[in-house]
Amino acid sequence: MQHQKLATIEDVAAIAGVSIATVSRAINEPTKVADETRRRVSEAIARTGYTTNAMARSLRMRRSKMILILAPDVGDPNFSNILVGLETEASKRGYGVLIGNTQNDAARETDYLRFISSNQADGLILFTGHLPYGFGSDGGESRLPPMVAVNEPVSDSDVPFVGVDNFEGARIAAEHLISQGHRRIAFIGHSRSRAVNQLREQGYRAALQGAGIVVDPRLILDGDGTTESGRQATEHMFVRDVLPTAFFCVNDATALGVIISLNARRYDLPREFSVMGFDDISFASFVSPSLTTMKQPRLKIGEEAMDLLLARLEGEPLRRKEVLLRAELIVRNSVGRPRRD
Amino acid sequence: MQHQKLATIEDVAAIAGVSIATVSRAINEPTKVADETRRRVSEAIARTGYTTNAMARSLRMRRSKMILILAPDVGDPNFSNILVGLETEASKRGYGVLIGNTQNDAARETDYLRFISSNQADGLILFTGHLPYGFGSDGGESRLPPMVAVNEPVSDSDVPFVGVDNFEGARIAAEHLISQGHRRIAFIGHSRSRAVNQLREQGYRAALQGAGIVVDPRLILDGDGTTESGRQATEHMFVRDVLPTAFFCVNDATALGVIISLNARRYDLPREFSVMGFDDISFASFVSPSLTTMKQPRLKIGEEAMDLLLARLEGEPLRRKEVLLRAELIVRNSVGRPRRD
DNA sequence: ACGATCCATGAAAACCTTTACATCGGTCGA
DNA sequence: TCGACCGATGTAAAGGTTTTCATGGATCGT
Repeated sequence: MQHQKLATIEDVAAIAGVSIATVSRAINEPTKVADETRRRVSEAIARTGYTTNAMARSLRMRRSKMILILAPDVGDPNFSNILVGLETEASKRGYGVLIGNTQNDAARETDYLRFISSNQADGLILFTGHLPYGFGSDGGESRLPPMVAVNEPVSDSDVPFVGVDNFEGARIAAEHLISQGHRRIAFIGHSRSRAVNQLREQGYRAALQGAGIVVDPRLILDGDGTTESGRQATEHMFVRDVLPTAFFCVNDATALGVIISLNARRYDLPREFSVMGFDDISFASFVSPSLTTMKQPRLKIGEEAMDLLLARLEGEPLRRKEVLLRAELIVRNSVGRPRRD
Repeated sequence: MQHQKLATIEDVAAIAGVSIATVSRAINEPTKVADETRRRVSEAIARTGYTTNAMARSLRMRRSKMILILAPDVGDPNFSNILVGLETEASKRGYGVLIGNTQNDAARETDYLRFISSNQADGLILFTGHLPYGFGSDGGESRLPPMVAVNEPVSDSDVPFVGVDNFEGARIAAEHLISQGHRRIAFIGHSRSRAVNQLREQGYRAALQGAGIVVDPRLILDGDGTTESGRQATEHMFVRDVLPTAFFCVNDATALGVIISLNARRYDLPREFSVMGFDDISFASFVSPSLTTMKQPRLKIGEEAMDLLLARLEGEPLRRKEVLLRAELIVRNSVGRPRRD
């Protein structure tokens, strides 16, 4: 009962009174077939409800028109919005999108490559920040398909990356704080290892320097980008009693930690302290006070990444190795003018 | 340069010194081939790095081992968590997962069916709440593949549904409020058309009835489940000056509206009013006060739905037409004991 | 010792396209 | 008028599997 046998190209050919080759051409290269013939074929297709069998086509053409998306956590809120962009662009160009949730598990990552090596996918979008395990190193033979990284660049490789311009975004954010009158601005989220954190810190420094403010190293605090790290950094600050008027956080999760900490200490935000985030994740508008932050153009990132990948797949030479999109300042209620003291 | 020609089953056969039929059997039905032969084949496979070409296999087998997921909005936070479950279970059973973002656009929906009619997907998961446009009604011939609905049942159809037990969950939620001492409990989100709202309202009514509380119709307010509707209902309540001690909201989005409205009126929550949500969407823990709510077992819903679908695909008769999973009470800070007045 | 049975394997068909090459009638140019 | 070319179409191969059916040798029971 599964499928009542579907119409094939032969059925269409028989009805239209032509050969299967002509049917194929009528579909794929309409100019190469006479008007009258094309008409008859169209009619036959309509009558049979024919759809070309994608498997047969892929087998013959050696391309599946499918893109595999490898992500460590599909549940990540950051993921879904980029996914919409990826999917939209792919669909627009006749490609399908396959999801691979790796959970940072090497075995699962390797497993997903079966889609590549079995010709089920033509290209790869990487959210993982590294080349898939089990390729290159492992088999050795199986070559990697065209790839584009998103969310996190792939270190030590020439995989093109599409993402937000962290340096510029951070600079804009910090400039916004400065424009509100802040001069003692903390940076929460210093990191030796995370490239994203470093870029954002550089943007912060550039903004301060541009305004003639000298950076106070006691206002630069470590953080790994988690909510907990934001909380800890804030507590640390109060213990040392070197206080800023504004907190520039490496991301929204960190900012949340800062806000929680400040709220717990019964400070009135943003009157007593300003907090600025980065990312504009979904809860940013729900915290109290709602978070002023830099919005990542996630939809656009997805579209751009897919566009880049498909262009490569269709033979265009690689345009750019890195596409950086501008983050947008979203003004909400967590930033105000510093009070005079 | 695309793919340096991959090893085929023939290459393996040649190296192992057997026919391709034997190689195929060695892979798919190992018991049917002699130990020694199997060993030789395995070795040849290892040496060539052979992977079976999924396209050829699908073509021959007439099944792709792919599941298409049709969702109106892939960016919806509700979506991604269910997706993880779907994906996990599918992957465990050797299936792949294809994403179709329809944006409630009939044309896109129809478009995605090409994956079905071209044999690129064997089954369908529906987030949309209705049968895909352009099938059944339209072509007439093309039959629908096995399907399972999730998130929203498909009305007027026999598509099996996997979801949360709304009635039972709402009853538990309302009972929690009652156990805290509330007796004047409002229900925000009455709806003539939405099945989910109705079930939750019934659960609410059942709990009140069970506790011998008579439902005050003035405390039942309309709402379509949006944040704005929650805000409006609350304002409406204050205008009419018939006040509850607790608000039971049809979902978290509505609860957020209620909280915003109460916060704006400078009430101290949960001392003066309690608010209960339903769903446990991601921001629920970030609002202030953090929201006490019923958690949908989203991961489990995804797994269960995929399991049901794959079972059908593999020929098992349909087990159940509806699978309802229990929601879990998550106690946070938006519910307290009513103050005495 | 011989027919029946069984097990391991091989040959070939089928799955449905796309496309290189061949064919055929007609048109154009000289 | 004839050869060259052209445009429309058909023939057949190729793409890589799975699976039915056939084959041949070994084993078993009597």
